[in-house]
Amino acid sequence: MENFREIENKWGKFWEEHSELYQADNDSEKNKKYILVEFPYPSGSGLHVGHAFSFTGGDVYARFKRMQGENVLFPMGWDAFGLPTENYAIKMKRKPQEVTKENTDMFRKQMKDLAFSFDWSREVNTTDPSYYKWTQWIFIQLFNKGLAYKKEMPINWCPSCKIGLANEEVVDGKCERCGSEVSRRNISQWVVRITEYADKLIEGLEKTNFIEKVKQAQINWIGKSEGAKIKFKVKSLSSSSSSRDAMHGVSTDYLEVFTTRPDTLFGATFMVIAPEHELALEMAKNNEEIKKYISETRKKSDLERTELSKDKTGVFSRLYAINPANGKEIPIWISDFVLASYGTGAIMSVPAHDERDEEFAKKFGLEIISVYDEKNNKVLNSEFLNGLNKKEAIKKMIEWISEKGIGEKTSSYHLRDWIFSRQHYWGEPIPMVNCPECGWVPVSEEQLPIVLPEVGAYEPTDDGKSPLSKIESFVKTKCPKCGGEAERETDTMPNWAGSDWYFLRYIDPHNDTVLASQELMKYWCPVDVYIGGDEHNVLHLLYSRFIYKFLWDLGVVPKEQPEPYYKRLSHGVILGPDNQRMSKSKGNVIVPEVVADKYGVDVVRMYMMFMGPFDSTMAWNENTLMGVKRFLDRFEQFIKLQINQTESETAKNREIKVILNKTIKNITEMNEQFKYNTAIAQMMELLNSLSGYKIGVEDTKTLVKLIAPFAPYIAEELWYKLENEGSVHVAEWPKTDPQYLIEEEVMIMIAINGKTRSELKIETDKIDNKDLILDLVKKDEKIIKWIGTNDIVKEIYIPGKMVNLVVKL
RNA sequence: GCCGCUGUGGUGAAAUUGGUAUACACGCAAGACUUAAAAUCUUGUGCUCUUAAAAAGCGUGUGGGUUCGACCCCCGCCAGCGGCACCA
Repeated sequence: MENFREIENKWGKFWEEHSELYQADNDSEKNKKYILVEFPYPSGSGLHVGHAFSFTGGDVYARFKRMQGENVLFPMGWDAFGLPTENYAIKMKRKPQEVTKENTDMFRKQMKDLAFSFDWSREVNTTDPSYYKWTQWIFIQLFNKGLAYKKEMPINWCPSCKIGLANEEVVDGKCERCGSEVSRRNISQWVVRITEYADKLIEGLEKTNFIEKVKQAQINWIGKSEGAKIKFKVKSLSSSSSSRDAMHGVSTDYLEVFTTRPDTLFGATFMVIAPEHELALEMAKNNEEIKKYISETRKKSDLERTELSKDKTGVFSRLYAINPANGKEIPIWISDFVLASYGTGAIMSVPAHDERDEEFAKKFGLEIISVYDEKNNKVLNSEFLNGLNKKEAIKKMIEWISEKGIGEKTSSYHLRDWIFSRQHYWGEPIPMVNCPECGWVPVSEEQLPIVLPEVGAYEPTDDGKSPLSKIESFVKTKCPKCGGEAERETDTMPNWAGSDWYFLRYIDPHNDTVLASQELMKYWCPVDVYIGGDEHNVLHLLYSRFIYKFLWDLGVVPKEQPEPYYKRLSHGVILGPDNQRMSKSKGNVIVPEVVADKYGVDVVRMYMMFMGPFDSTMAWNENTLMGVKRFLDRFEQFIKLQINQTESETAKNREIKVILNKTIKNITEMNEQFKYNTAIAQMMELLNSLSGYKIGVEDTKTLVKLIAPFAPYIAEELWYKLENEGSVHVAEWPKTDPQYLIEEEVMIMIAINGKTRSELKIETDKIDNKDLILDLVKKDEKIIKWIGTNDIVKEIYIPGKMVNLVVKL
């Protein structure tokens, strides 16, 4: 009986007409619950299984919470700026605006078909000028607080296509389009000082309820390490080299390093600087070998460069530094394992106590001096540090360098400032104006939004600039400060910019005067549960927390809530039937729409929730899906048999009542913890126990309610047959009857030396009587046989659970 | 390389978080219904030994440890997966 299409059409229409069912109330006496799922990038290929899985997980929870009587905010929107749409637009010669409209329309329809109970009155779209007005406004606040600045930063550059490439477009160091070698090229970019918030972002985690692995991922990404900055004097430089170093703000007379081990300074026998370091570039001017090495480096990614297993490469810079501890002259080398983007772009090398330094020293024949007696953890060969342990030595050395004025205690972070510029069309224009008189000036807030103009061609220009730079009417403007002739910034923002704060806009999506009203944010913040993928646990989540914390410092968001998300849940990946990641090239892509057409939406939803734990990786398996279909068919048939049955065979059947009440209790707890797979297993067991009985109207309604969050169409249809009005999705969640949660008897396992050998059934009120139970155990025939003539050495009783007899054999 | 995760039957998985290992489901086998097939229903199903049953032994990637008792905690190893800043 393939009647699911009919039911889906009927109730889909009904929910559309009764949109108030799923609307969040801004003014309610109920408890609020803000449930957020990551909004999708609306790609042209439509909603994929990963979306369907994630959103179903959120939807089940939202439906469950509504039935529990909470005021649920469960919104949806579109993270619609981005490279794929831009590339598609270039290829098809179409407007990204139009493509986006088509894609979001398709996604919305697919989501409605899958019965996601989103509050569509709050839909947002990051490409909507009334939305990105506030994304631009946030940027201006960052600039005004000194947290956005211009800096030369490398991009991937294809010399043949003459355009900048995203990392994803670089495959094996080659341009994805034409196959030529990609190199690095420095261009001036907007950078946001997220490092300023590094400590706050670590500390703030304490106020959240993220799962441990997410907290750990964030802490590791920020990567705080304590140590010291030390200056080394550079010897025998030509006169021209005392120029200021633009990258590091220090004179090249000195080389500054960060080290976590200042205690090993006496063992520093050479230094290594990054090939991008100012000093390296300076020396390359008159040296072909160095020049060649630097250009080789440009072809490598950071990942390749820092790989420990690879052979170290390097070139001598022809310069020496003075080790401030002992006055020794030590050579300065250039090597790509040192990154310009981390620390100061220079390190002191202590080959005796660092693996990478040791490898490098051995390869290039550099001196190795041991400064630790490893056995006794005592310093050697280090004058005033000799005999100290590591902790004492670090402290003493920091004191010494501070006194001498050559260094200080400091922290270093793995986290780098955030490159905020993209030389692309399809993004938020950065609302800045470059004035020859005043420098960089933000657009005045009344002029926001700076609307993305429509252009003829979306390709980046061949000098690496955004296509916006070709539109004279956009570029030419007046300086907001002095009114003189000036030029607009033509770079756009990264995707993260729009997705940083979208959860705030859902709260007050149509507000024209502020990004969201304080009052409403006070009510709805923080997000109670944020569901998304593992892949966003670091970048998106960190950027978003950073922007929220920045807005908090500005007083834009409520003082009471220093963190945006209370709980973060990351769902697993769904692999193809071949256990491989789904991809078009592998031909293993499952399209939820197609499966739903075949088996019905309820089956697909329930199967996805049943296939495994919500947070683990699982492979799609259509055989197992059939099991869910069978269950739903049996469930439907069972309920239909109950309709119009006024009497109940089970009203006085305690065993059945206990099973029913335990199931309600378990499912309620499991839903709360997103353990949907076991919640569904509970439903299956319940149906197995009840089949064949007439259970009466009230218990029948309970069953329909329990299944409603998972199978909303079938549940609504059955509810209508039972009630003739209303919607099961706002019906009250079943409650348990305490008298049926008490077991009258329990089974106690009996083990000998930890191995189960027998069992004992006993009334619940006797479980605390240890003597009685041990007595009964010793009368058990199997146990008598097992013990034989051996001695019982120890008797352990875990009340209500088990007895373990330790027997000397 | 760095960081993180995972490893349980033929398969997806469960285990009240240190107390009956394999719930629920798939698959498979046998049977019922049917002219037949599909669907549906019933029964069985970790492995070894056994005609069968009973009994016993083995069993949560691997080697050790802690414990009366370990899938769970600790140490080492092996295998697989994910992220690594311009895909989002």
